[in-house]
Amino acid sequence: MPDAAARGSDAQLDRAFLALADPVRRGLIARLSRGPATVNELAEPFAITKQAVSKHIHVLEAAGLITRSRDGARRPCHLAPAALEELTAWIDSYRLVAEAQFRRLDTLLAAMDPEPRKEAGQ
Amino acid sequence: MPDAAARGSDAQLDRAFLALADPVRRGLIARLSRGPATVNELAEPFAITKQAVSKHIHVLEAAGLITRSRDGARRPCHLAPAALEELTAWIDSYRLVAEAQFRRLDTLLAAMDPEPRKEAGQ
DNA sequence: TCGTTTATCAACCATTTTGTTGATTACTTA
DNA sequence: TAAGTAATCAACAAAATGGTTGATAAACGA
Repeated sequence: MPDAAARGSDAQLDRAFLALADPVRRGLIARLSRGPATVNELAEPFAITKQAVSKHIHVLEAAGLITRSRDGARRPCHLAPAALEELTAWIDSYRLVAEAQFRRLDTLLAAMDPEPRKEAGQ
Repeated sequence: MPDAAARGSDAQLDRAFLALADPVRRGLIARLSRGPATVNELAEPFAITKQAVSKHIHVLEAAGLITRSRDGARRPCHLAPAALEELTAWIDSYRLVAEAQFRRLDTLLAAMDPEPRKEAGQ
């Protein structure tokens, strides 16, 4: 039997996917992909308070998607591409298996019956 | 200026990433990557009621990550690899930009100062 | 030191999410 | 038709999420 991580019971994956499930946080990711930025800089485009943005940043940091550094009174945020790569690796590990399944099924059906069967699903 | 989707304000992305931010739903995805299954089959490994699993399946379906079909009284679930591919595409679009930034910065710093600078962040 | 900038902490509220139990619908089979 | 199986609907409770306002801490600059 696969271990907990292989079955998907990883709290860090919970945090990372949850962090991406919000348009504000995805906007922060998009901005940070072009370089580091402070909370005030990140908050500027959004119609919410700086405190709310600060909370979003903590969600991203707890998920490991960003890191903070110190520059005087400023605490710039930096994207952590390695964490993003882990997410695509998780998704792709199942996507590729499923696509291989579909290819095998297509091949089998074509060999058994050249007539396309109608499936009740949409 | 990029449009709403490019900035990440896409409700479908919200649903898809939120759908993956739960260990039960990731377990369902993992199982479905090996082939279709019914609600009862999917519910068996989990210590929650069948109704709760049914709700999780609706979350995955609303996110476009799975589809349903009809087979008599059974309604099997099928993974939708194309939707998973869209998620990896979104993540990679920003990851790759950030990694290119880092490579440019590394090159610049190496050219300016061979001595590695200490950054206050972790 | 004093004022300003940067950012967080704390308390609170509305909404959403996740689970339960019990009833109901849809389909199959005897 | 009647019984059994597959799955959902409905109502409810507990917990988490996302936002606000107001107060506070930490570092800089004159």
